[in-house]
Amino acid sequence: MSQFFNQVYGVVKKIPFGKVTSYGAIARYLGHPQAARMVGYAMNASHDQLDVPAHRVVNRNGLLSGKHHFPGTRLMQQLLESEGIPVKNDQIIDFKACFWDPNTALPPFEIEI
DNA sequence: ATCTTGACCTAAT
DNA sequence: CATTAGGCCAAGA
Repeated sequence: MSQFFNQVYGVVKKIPFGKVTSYGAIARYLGHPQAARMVGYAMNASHDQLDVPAHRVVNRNGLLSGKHHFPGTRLMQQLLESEGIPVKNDQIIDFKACFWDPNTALPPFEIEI
């Protein structure tokens, strides 16, 4: 059942408060370095999964590429700013400072021991 | 059933 | 530098 999606959700759920990561980083962490697009698609389907903080996932430039998929027009930005992440022009200002890379922050991905 | 599109990324030109 | 091309695979038309 789209195990990949669940793995994505699992990683996203582990993003610490006040941190963000990128689609590609997640894809790479899961062993699919070129499936970044699927990560985005997984987010699109993440409306079912309530514990998935999709607002903490942005593209590799720190741009809020998915903000239009949130209800309202400012929600994603507000959520990030409420976590202490300044955003301007749909872009995270100090992106590298807030960036959280699962590849280095988490132990190597294991298929559900 | 096929064709198109999409919250992307990397590498090659 | 900028631009293009390829890859990923799931839904909607």
